Amino acid sequence: MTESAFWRATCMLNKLSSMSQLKQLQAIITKSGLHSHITFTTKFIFFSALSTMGNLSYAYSLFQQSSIVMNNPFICNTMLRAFSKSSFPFQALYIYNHMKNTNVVSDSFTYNFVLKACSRAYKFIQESGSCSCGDDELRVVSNKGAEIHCEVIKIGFENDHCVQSSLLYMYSQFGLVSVAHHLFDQIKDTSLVSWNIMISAYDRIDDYESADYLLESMPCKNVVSWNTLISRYIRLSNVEAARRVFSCMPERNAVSWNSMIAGCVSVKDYAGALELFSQMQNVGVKPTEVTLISVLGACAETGALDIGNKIHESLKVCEHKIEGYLGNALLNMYCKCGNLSLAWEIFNRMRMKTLSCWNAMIIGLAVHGYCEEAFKLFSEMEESLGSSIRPNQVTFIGVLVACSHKGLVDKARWYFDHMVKRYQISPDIKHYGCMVDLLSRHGLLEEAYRMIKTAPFQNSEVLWRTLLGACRTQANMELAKISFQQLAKFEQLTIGDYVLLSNIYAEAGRWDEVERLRNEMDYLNVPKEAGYSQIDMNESIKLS
DNA sequence: GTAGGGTTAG
Repeated sequence: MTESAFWRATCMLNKLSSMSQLKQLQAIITKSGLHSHITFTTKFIFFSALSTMGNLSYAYSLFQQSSIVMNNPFICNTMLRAFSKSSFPFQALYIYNHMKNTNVVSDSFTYNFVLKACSRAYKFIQESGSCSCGDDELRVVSNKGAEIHCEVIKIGFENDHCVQSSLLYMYSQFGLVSVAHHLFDQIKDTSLVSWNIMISAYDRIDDYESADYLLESMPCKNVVSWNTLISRYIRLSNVEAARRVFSCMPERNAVSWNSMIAGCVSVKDYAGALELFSQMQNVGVKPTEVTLISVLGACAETGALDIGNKIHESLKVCEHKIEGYLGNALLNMYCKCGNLSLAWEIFNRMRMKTLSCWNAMIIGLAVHGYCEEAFKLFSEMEESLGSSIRPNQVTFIGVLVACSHKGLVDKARWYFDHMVKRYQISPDIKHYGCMVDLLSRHGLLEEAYRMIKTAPFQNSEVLWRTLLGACRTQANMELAKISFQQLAKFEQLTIGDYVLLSNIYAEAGRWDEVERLRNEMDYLNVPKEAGYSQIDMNESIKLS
């Protein structure tokens, strides 16, 4: 090891600006025998884990290379920090356990990151929902959080401002807002951050009175306080009120824009979202990952492949990492816009895949008729159970849609059964929808009928409507009549329902019934739905 | 010899 080689490498290290450079530098220092120098490893891991050009799974593989690396407190904190804000917060908890088990020294940073990981893990379990094991998982995470809180007090970090904020945030994510408030009251000199956390905590449990009280009492407001207010209105689908706050607030940052864009997407105002996106760039606010995720969502829903492609290109140019939410948004956009080969490319390049990635790809393949590929991917997913990925209700929609596409009745029955027996997932209306559609289109009207009758839902009109549609193609007047009567029990019958039944009668030559239905329609004044379509023109969406 | 943190948006 020569000193000049060391300095040359250090100099290159400070100018590091892409993963390819990082790998080149790695090769150089390996040759010169400097590879065991912890300074280099630290920088490599830091860059890979946290840079926008990084690669988290690569960072993790570097982390695992030796016990010297794994027992370095700064490196552990770096991995903890990266996982805590990734789509894999559970990995952060593993790192924390590893630190405890091997006596790696923890500091206030460690607690800050691991508390954040608990908050995120809790949120992820909540959002994945609907599985019966979810409650146990939530309990495990909240116990872990409380345990770490005890540790914080024991070691004496409870007066650290950032740790305090992370604790407030964690308890408010757990839904324990009163616990958070109790801690807040005990803080001697509260920071603006802690006020903002409490306000959004009350907002999230819809206690606007308490939120507004805090908002009024706080010593001064900042852009985050205003953003919290924007997101309240967005959550209430009141985009106009959000817009008013947005235009009056003294200062706007990327989050303010992101909230407005996401708000438009959530009320399906995709053109509005794209308009805000271009305004944001015009006033010189740099889009963040979150901006792109929302905009890609708008592209996916409207088929604006051009804009989606442009975003992908710009990410490639600045070598931005494609993983997590962003990777999934791109994947989803390509699937929805029908470019399956680019979707595959994104999917295969993502080293650490979330459940949403698998689901988006399986559904993408299924709806575009690549059914064998969808089944194959599902099997791969089941075989990768060691990676803690397990199919959920959305995954089964994918395989059922694939069965439906190819008319594979037996296979669909098998998946339906498999979902309940192996994964304890109770089928929802969409799974029944797939089954009823498939069965009835294959002439198994009686079986479809029995299925709807035993379905545990109140709102099964969409199922009856599917059956009614199939009764027309199968010319089954008896079941058509039953379906129509069932439909009439729900809200107002649509024009489509009348047309279907009337066509069934017409085809059977029952003109008297056709006449009766027409009169009934006029008498009840059944609303007609205007048809519309969307086209992508000069990067904006037109309705026609 | 030396890095790094909490809130709002998905």
